[in-house]
Amino acid sequence: MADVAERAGVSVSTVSRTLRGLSTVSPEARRRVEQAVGELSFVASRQASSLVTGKTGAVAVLTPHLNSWFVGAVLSGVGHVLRRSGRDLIVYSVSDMAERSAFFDRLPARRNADALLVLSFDLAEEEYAGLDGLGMPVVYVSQHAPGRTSVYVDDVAGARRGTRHLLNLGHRRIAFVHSVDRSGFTYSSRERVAGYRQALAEARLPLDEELVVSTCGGPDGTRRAVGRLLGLRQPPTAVFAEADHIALEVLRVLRDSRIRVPEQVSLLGFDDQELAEWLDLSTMAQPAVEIGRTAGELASALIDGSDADLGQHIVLPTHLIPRGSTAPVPGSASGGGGGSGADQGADPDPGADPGADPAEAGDP
Amino acid sequence: MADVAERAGVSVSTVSRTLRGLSTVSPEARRRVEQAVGELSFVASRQASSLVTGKTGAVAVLTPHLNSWFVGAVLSGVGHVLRRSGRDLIVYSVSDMAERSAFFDRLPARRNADALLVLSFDLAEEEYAGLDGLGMPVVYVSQHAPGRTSVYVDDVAGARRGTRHLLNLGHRRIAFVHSVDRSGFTYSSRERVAGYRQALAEARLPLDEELVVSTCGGPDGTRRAVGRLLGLRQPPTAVFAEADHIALEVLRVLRDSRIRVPEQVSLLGFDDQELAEWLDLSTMAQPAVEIGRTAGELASALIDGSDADLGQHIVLPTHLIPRGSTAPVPGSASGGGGGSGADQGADPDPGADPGADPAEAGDP
DNA sequence: ATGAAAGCGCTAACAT
DNA sequence: ATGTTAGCGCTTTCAT
Repeated sequence: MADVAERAGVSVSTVSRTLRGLSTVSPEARRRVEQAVGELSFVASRQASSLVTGKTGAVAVLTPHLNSWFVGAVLSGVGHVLRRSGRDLIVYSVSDMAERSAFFDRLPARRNADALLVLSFDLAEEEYAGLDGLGMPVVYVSQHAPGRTSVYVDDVAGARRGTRHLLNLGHRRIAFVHSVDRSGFTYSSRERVAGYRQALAEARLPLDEELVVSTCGGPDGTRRAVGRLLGLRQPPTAVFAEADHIALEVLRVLRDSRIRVPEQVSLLGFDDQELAEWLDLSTMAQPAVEIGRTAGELASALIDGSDADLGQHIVLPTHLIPRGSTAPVPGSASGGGGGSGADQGADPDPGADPGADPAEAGDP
Repeated sequence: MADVAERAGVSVSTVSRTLRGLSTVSPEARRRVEQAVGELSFVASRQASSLVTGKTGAVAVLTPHLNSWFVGAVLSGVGHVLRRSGRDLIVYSVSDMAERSAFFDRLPARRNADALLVLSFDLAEEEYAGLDGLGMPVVYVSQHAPGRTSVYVDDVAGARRGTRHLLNLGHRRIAFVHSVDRSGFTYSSRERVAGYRQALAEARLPLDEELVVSTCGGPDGTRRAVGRLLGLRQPPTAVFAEADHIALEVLRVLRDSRIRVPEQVSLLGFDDQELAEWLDLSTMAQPAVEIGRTAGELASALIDGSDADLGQHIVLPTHLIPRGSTAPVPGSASGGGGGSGADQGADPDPGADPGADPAEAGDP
């Protein structure tokens, strides 16, 4: 920077002011500084300015892993926002318990970022406490953090909406398959089951506990879960899976059992990852990229000390994407044994108003 | 840091030395410093030390996007390695051209990393030049960068191995479905087709150009591609897809056409993402996490100025994962019309030696 | 509007 | 083995 100053024939202060766009620089000085900067292709060192301003120009994200559709999408959103505000994205992924406690012991983000985004973490009380004392804005993403800034989707409403979609197609025996938690995603699971129950209650349908089954994830677990459903005296005509990847497993088991989807059983997922489109799976879409974007914007606002209040919760909506895996219940008025098996089950409902739900049906 | 020094009753130098693990600290002093650090939960500021050491303690990754299986897996590997060496992971994802040129314009600004990993990028000559002049080690991941440090898998060998797997199962009409590029992944595509051709040539099988089809990705594109194959006077008995997600699309089309996999047509993918296991898809596994790990280690070595030579190319192997989607050709000696349709096509070949390939067959 | 000087928190000589 | 001191490259008073 001294070089630039010398070349431009001004002081470093003036160079600094010019570079930061302060107005108190004469046009002439500014011109000369800019020229010198260009000639030397000079760029100010972030570390040096952080040292005095206390801002690092980076936002950190803490995530339990990096290789899931959801995390990737959220990071996309975050990254996009940060790039626009000129901040760097630094990622801490802690997969096992050792790495996790190492992170919370040292909280390395402390001095190296201006804000922290915590992604899908089931935190212990003391971990919350550690983050509270971090001295920088923390935004909790895809999780409810009581009294702390959070961004997440309305899982209850989403599951309710999805269940209503199936109800509107005439289904009365609707199963729900959820996964037992392994890695902190448990919260959504609970919420989604709750939404499912609410929808049934609203439809004045008795809740049959046998229709709610859990899988531990692997193909075998799901095979057992679905087996349990198919073994019921009154098996379900529709299955609502907690997540798309579980829906996929359910789909495989159904196919192996020679049960056609959606002709015999409708299948609904939750997430809308690429998978769902590839499989023509109806699903409740979760706006993962937008979650990331929102969280990133919130973090930026908090860093800039704007009026964004800490502790606010931003709840994003899900929306139904009807595809070919859901269709009217077999033997219903509208749909018989459809043609090639694809592109059935259109659902015209915009899904805005939870109360006034128009009748839904397969395409005529 | 001064606080820590005072509390421990030593000088800042001693604290600094302790924190950096230098040996010239007495056990007693070290103990007191560590206690003080713990009590104050002190973390050294990276910016301050960078300012004097010139090392930022971070590695940057440049990626075209964040939401693919492959990128997630690679980042996992990179992250894991970096964590162990105490470095931060900075992610720059540049999805569109505007962001891309912005990144390369401001390159010098990226003085806040000690090394750069470039992931799956098809770079222009001037972009290479920019990176060359960056003044920090650059590792190219999942791409061949002539004369520059690169880490990638042997796509040719992988595709050859996969094709041989199908040949060994008795298939003679083997189709290859590749995707037309949209986002820089074109290189692998070309290599994989080449491997496929080599294997056919080695088996002294004539190459039927009609068996090599391309899809632009969407379900429709794939439908057309597969339709073309099925319409041949002599349709293929096996399909090798360039990637798992394409294999999935092919699978859907085949199912829609009431063609059973693997009984009527064998299907082989490439990647081994989660999808493949879920679908019981045979595939050529690409060690994505290990690619990341290797690249991360290489970057670390380069930063530490070790003897790792710049410009070296590390080529990682792929390996065959036979699952239920590949089986002996219909009407062959060994396999008739297997049971439930799952878990067929075991392939005992370790796949080490390209020359001496033992006969392969479905399970007896 | 501009410059001089005093740090920001750390590390790297150089003492001791 | 430990303390002292002089910067690293910038921003920020405080003068002018």
